[in-house]
Amino acid sequence: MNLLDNLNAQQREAVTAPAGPVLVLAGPGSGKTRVLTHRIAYQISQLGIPPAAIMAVTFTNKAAREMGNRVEELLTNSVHQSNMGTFHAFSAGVVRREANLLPVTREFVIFDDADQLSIMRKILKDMNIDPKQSPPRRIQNIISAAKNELIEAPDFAANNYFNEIVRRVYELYQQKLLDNNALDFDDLLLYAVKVLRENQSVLEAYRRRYRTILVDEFQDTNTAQYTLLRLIAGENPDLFAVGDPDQSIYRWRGADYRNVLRFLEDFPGAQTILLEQNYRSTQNILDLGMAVIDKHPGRQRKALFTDRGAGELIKFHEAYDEQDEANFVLDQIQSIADDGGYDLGDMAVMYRTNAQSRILEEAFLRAGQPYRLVGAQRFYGRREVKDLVGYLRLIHNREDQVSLLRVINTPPRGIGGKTISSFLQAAEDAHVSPATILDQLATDPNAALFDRFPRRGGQALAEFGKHLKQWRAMSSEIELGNLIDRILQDTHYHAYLDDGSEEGAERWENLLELRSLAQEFTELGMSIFLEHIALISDQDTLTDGQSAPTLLTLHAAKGLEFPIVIIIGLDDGLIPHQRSFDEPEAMLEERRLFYVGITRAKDRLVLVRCFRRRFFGTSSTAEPSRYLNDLPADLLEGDVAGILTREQSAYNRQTDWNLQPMRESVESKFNVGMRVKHAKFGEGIVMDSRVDQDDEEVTVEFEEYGIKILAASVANLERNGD
DNA sequence: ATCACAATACTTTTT
DNA sequence: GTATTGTGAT
Repeated sequence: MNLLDNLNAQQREAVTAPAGPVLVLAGPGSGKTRVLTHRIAYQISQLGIPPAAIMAVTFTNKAAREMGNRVEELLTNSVHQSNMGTFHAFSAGVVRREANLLPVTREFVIFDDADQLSIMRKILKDMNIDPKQSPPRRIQNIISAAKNELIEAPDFAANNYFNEIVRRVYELYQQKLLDNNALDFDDLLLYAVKVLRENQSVLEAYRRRYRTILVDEFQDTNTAQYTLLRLIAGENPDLFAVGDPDQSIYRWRGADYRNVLRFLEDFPGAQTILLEQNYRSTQNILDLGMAVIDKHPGRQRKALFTDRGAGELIKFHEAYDEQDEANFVLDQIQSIADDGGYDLGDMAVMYRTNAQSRILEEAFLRAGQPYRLVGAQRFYGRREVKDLVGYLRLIHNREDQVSLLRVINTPPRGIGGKTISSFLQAAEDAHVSPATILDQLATDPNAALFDRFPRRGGQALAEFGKHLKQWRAMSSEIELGNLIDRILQDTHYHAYLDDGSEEGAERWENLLELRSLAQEFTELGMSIFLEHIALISDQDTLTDGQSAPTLLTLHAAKGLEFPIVIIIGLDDGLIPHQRSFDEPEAMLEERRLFYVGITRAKDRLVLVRCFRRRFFGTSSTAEPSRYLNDLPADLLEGDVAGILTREQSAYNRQTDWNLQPMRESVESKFNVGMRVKHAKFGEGIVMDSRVDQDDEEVTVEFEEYGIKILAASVANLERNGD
């Protein structure tokens, strides 16, 4: 069988295009990834290029794996997947191989979001910067953006007071990372570029090695990634990039769809191939998508077409609130499965923010409906998992202070705040790293150092240091899984978790799962294992198996397709998100994001919004998404009349309160004037009380503490009988 | 030093 | 609703 058989003429042209830069611009569902994987397979089989000569990079681990799998399917002989990966994974490899040219050792660890934030907070504290005025998150984002533009601390333009602060924090932050022998995500790219730029011989080695380069999701590359490509590609590259500017949704991460234009400028001889035929969606879905994206100014209009026929109308539904929304989703899933003959695994529910998944999950759980959840700290963000990974990281890289502080007293071993601060002070005074102090305490029971600590604290530190030493010695001798067993045993971690609750048992299960994952890395070693954990996105924690609907964010949906797609939360403030309101470029991205969501659907699309929505903890009426106004009415069915403004909502037009779904409402327990008693605030008088959804909010004037607003479910408030 | 409870502060999207 | 911090009791 010819591997080009299932491509059309246009796609075939792209795949067999002669060596030289090629840019494939294609609409959704035009088989971009398919073209890309065929191109890889074609290069390998027809041109006799060894897999190692191909560098194929994309955005997510999942896409990378899929790319590898598909190529493997196409070719009978299996392909080394080491050549397929994400930019970050590729860069991590470069940094590790060339560590001797960089200010880290090969044992460096990758700091995740939480790690970064924790050192950022510490720096702000040390510098006496008010975290209220300069939020650590915001500074971190600015530094991240700078790194993605390849701007290092000394070159950071301090053009105003705030940026001057950022510049100083940036410097310290970078120093701190290196002190920890650590890099953040952005550093992986930055340092890979640095080492290639500054070392001609290294660069040439990579250029010789990777003669063919392929990029997926090209519209989402940032400056660092594009620079990396250009460096390795050289002057006259066999470079093949695939992308769609309409689907650029990572601008906030430094991605710049203008790299598409830069590509054409940098490589004037490049061929551009446009793919407009869509093989995924029905014409109705495509038309709806185009109605949304055509309102996007300054883009090249694409006339997407399909020969799949019009298909079903797009269903729109207005739910009362998010509970009702979740129930509607369940309903739809059930009825489409029953009537439409679809498999539950064919369906996806998409939303703008991860927080929206919770309500869905609860509803699914209640209904006994299994689901697959993509994204959001599902596994690796768990406390117990982070603890164990912290131990491993610390064993692997003794300078990792973030991990050290995380595990030094977890489980509690008598090393409290006081002991820790004198411990860190001791390290600072002696101008050595905390790891060295710990070593000294562990080795020499009579060290003068002990005088600096409370007796018990010093002993506990020494104990901990001894364990660490042992584990380190073992780590090169025994298998990763056994090392984990040993750590868990020595720390009595099971006992620490086991509080008899279901949650404790669940946490222990998670650790066992991590252990079995570690087992798979026995051959590859701890270094690769830790890198894998850092770079993996939770996309990969998606537990396959039985067919169940998938829940995921619109961002996570990129590159995927499902026969049935339900997009929820079509309210202003969510889609588009409130945080984008005052930034025109960000608003455009929201529109593209909605477009991406729409075009994931093959057969049927359902759009849902809520009349009421709980935004922080309080519920209020929501305005329908402004994008709903762009949808042609003749493509829609359902509660179409309610989509214009909140005044037109069915829940408003009818003053029939029975429309509100039945719910368990709490009885008001407190009345105005009632005397009450609070555990802390003492006695007081109820000034006001109102029942909001499932809780009662009581305003009390206390005799000594003044007026407080309390939630009856949380506060320990009692009626004072007399 | 540790725990339990309660008040507070914070929520976009991800490698 | 959830994560983090703060406080008082043991």
